[in-house]
Amino acid sequence: MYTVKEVSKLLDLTEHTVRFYTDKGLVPSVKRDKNNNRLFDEESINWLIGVKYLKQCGMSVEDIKSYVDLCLEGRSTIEERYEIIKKQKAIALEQLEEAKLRAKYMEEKLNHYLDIINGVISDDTNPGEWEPKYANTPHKKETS
Amino acid sequence: MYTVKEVSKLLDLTEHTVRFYTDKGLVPSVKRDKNNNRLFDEESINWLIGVKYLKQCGMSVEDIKSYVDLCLEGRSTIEERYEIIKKQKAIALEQLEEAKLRAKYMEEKLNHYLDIINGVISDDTNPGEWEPKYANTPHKKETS
DNA sequence: CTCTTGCCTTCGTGTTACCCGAAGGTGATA
DNA sequence: TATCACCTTCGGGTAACACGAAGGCAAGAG
Repeated sequence: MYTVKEVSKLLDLTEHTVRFYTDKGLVPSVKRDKNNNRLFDEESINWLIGVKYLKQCGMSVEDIKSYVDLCLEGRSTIEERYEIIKKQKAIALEQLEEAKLRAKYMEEKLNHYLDIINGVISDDTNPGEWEPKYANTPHKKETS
Repeated sequence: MYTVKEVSKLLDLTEHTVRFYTDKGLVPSVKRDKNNNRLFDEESINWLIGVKYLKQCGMSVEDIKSYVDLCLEGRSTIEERYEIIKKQKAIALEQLEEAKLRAKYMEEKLNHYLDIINGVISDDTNPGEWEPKYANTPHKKETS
């Protein structure tokens, strides 16, 4: 059994956020001890991991709450849940592509700065600021 | 030369956001036409792309503004800018790893739902909700 | 036994990064 | 000339926390 603090370290969320999520009903299995402290078991942690990922996909707390409620209703809502996860999976894949571009951009920019520092190139390609060329690549929204 | 609307489509930002960024001084090269409309050239778009990526790395608008100001000061601030981008690159790489885990999670969850729908497995592994096991993998903050 | 430490609680306001809609100007087209 | 379609500024609203205050409970120190 884990406390708020332990869980927050485990999942790299702030304690505020963990309390916020539990208060909003996103972690239905969370219990309280005799002093009213939140207590997380493995199941609660699994819920929280799911919540964290759904949130990173850009779902609002409200929508995640609806999804959690669907889960609690059991088997009869499976198709609906399937559609939700299908959509979030598509978003996750878009985010993955965007993350690759972002990492590549930062790397190229860093190399450019290195070249300037090492005097490999002069700075006069810079009317304002040089940028790697990504205008033609897709720029999908990071719905976070 | 592009209008706010065109730029917003090109970079997949809302028009509100594009105006917000320009008003905050994050796109120093943006001009106005005789009717006071914002006008973006290639340089402005490059700035905006950079701003977008830095923001996705979790930088605040305020910090991005500071960085832009450093850029405008020219060569003398190159080491400082180097350190900033180095840090953001590290963050971008963490985000990339996290994005992979997230996509994998969604895929496994979707497959699990498919198994239930197809009757391959019964739903009774589900006291609350089944989750793929990721508790032991690192859970870094998505500073977005 | 009391005191301090440290964790937890609730509550309520503050902050960031927008979102949204109102009110209005401009300029090309019908 | 009227209607679009676009732009502008402005001001208030919102989501998801962040933060701090005020206080409860328990365990160890002296």
